[in-house]
Amino acid sequence: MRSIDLTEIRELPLFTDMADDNFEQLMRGAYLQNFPPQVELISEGDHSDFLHIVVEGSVELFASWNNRETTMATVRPISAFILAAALKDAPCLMSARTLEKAKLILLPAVDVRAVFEIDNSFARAVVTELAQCYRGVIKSTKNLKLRTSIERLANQLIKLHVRSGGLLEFSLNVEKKRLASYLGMTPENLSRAFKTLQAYGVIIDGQNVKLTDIQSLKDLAKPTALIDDPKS
Amino acid sequence: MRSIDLTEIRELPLFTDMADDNFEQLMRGAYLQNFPPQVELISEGDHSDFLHIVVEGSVELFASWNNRETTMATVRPISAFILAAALKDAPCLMSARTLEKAKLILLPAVDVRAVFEIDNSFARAVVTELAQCYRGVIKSTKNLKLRTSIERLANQLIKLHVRSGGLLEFSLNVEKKRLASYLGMTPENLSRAFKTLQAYGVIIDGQNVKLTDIQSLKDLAKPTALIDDPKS
DNA sequence: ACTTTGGATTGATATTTATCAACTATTTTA
DNA sequence: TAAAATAGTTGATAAATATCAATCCAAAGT
Repeated sequence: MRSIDLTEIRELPLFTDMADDNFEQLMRGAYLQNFPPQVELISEGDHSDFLHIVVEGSVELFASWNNRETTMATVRPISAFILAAALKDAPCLMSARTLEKAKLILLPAVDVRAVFEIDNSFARAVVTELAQCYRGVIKSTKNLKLRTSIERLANQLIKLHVRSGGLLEFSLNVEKKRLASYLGMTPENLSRAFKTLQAYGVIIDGQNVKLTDIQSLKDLAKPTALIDDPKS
Repeated sequence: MRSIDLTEIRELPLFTDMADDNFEQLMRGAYLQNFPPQVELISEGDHSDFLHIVVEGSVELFASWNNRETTMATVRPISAFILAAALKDAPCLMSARTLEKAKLILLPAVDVRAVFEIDNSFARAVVTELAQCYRGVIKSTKNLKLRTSIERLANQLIKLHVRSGGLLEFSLNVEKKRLASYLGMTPENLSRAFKTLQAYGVIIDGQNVKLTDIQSLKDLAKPTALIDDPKS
């Protein structure tokens, strides 16, 4: 599907090093699609036929069991998701839904696998991407197992602060109930955790956060690169 | 280091498809080492100089933060660990210690990276391995976030039952305190969880487990391929 | 502008899980 | 083999977290 601005996609780490004609082949079968909010793009257990790339908007990855549901991640532009399942042609372990109006590129998984077989640079880029994802989930497991919910929240705020470029005021950028689920707690618990963090200089107004005493928040949160650094 | 029996290693999925001379090159720099129990092989944060392969015995991967510690996985023969860190030359996110007397092959990470660059089959095998690891951790996160500790224990017992080939009597094969930590609970809590499971036909004697009512245990555990199947 | 809907907060309570301490059983070691 | 160390269990209690219900608030739709 022509008419997509592919330059941004081309510059994704996953695709930068691959041969031009392989990139062409991959994009020939691509769909650009607009979705309204709250559309379930993938259901857990599906064999997804596409590698998904979020171009605009945001997508929630979540998982369910026994009528319980938990947010696993929020995917924002520009990044791919369900790479592992698409490559291995395995059932997706997570569901995906749009959180807001979103624009996605869908790359047929068969094409991705075909190019993966012939393009060695792409294969190596996939390793880098998967290694990053793997390490990300390991960090997240450590976060869950080693920290209380208040500590997780404190570290999440510091992470957002760093991501904002060091601003003392920034937005959560997600609904609180999703943040709660992501952090492994209930909305009620999150609400109380925010109250507890007032004593550490955290001021909440809707999704807006102000940090008035970073040092005391850090003393509580004890962030470490081995859990909280998205790179590394 | 010659004198290692390399046939088993050669048959690891990671190495089966790679060119003979590349495998040779990789093994030329390999060390075969014996370790006593309770030796810390890797400390979290280290830049490991070796890809580790467990040939005999078992190794615990664990992580620490703020004086707390949690078991992340137990590695048994024959499998590799810290592949992601070795490939990316990144700091290890987990520590590793021998649980019992163990025999390991240490492959210099520089060699692994060098062969990764030139051997395309190896690069693709690494993708398969990392995808498997990634999906494993995702399942583990779902397990942690969606289930109570009793449900996790029940599913763990069913997993061991399946792994044993369907036997109704099998061994935990780990100390209970490590199982507890792996499942994200305290030893006291595990002890009580076992007691609770008596009502579901679970009989514990030391590390020996007997299941007398699989059906009721399954009704409680509700195992699903998307969390509990090690393949898939 | 009003109503509806769903998110967020708060209080009361229940459940789950952790902690602490005492004790028992098992292993290890001298 | 005895002593010491460590693992495991049990009971009592505390802390963390979830649930339920009521209410408040804000966004979305009519």
